[in-house]
Amino acid sequence: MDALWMSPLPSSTAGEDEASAAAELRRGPWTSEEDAVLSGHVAAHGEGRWNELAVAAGLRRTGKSCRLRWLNYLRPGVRRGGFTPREQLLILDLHSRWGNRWSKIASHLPGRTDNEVKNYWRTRVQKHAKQLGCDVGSRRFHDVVRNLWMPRLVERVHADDSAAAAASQYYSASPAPAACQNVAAAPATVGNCSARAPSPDATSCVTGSSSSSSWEASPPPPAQFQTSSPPAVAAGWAATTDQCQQNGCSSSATSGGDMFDESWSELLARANHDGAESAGLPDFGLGETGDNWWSLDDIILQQPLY
DNA sequence: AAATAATACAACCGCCAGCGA
DNA sequence: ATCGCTGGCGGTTGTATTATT
Repeated sequence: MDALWMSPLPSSTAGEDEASAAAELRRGPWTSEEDAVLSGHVAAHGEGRWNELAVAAGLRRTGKSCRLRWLNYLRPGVRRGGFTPREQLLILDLHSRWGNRWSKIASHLPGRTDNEVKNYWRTRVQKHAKQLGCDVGSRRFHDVVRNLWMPRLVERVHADDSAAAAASQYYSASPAPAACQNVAAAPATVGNCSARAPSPDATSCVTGSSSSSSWEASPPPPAQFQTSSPPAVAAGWAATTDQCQQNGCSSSATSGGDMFDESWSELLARANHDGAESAGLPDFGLGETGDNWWSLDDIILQQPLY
């Protein structure tokens, strides 16, 4: 697989030490052996000084590459797999506030990296914009997100909370499914996997050898994403669910990680047929970009997020 | 079953800011 | 003051995987 990418570049002739050293740098996917070396070295000596670390560990990688590999993949607690509806909601909301500040957004998603958030935005969100034939920064897309996508996510989160409540009662009397047992030690405040009913997300809650250390190191999620919704929030979600149904959203949750397996054109057609104005859908038109077009504050909570 | 397209994700690159010599 | 090093960040690319024809 890595024959092309991983093989060292052709070595230089004698007397070209610097060029030779540079030529021996490896690029491309990391091997499990390299991962083990890097993890072991970080465990023994700590993070930082990545250039020195790369040399000391005997890795033919740049310090930058080592740092990236550690932060995005090897670091204990890094979570992989599809984003939960909660996380998707949070990304949409925070992006509306901060734009492409991926690192800042990721800091509010425990275990997620800026790279993952960025990839999510580019693959999922921009895909939907493309389906709509508009730009992610356009007013049209912002309106769709605000009036269709986010309410649907809220609906899904609400459903998951209900399922979690039922599951927690069930699992209190029976062993947790294997997929979630490895995160049993994670604080219950993180609502993505713990105490949830089995779901596709459950299999990808936490990877890596350690599942607890960075949960503790990560910043806590916003209060409304920690445990079951407080009554006021739940009421807001219920109201939003009604709005969502008016908009024509299906009440059935999609099976995958993405909320919109259904085509945008169908959703829009249904929403507009049902009465776009009454449902809060504006007359769509391509508009200019702007900041903070939508927000969970407006759509759900009527109170500050943070 | 094979070919092709679409998607997801890992990794690299360039730029910039902070910091110490 | 400035120079070099380091780390952080956002953008982009390349590849593996999955879905579709």
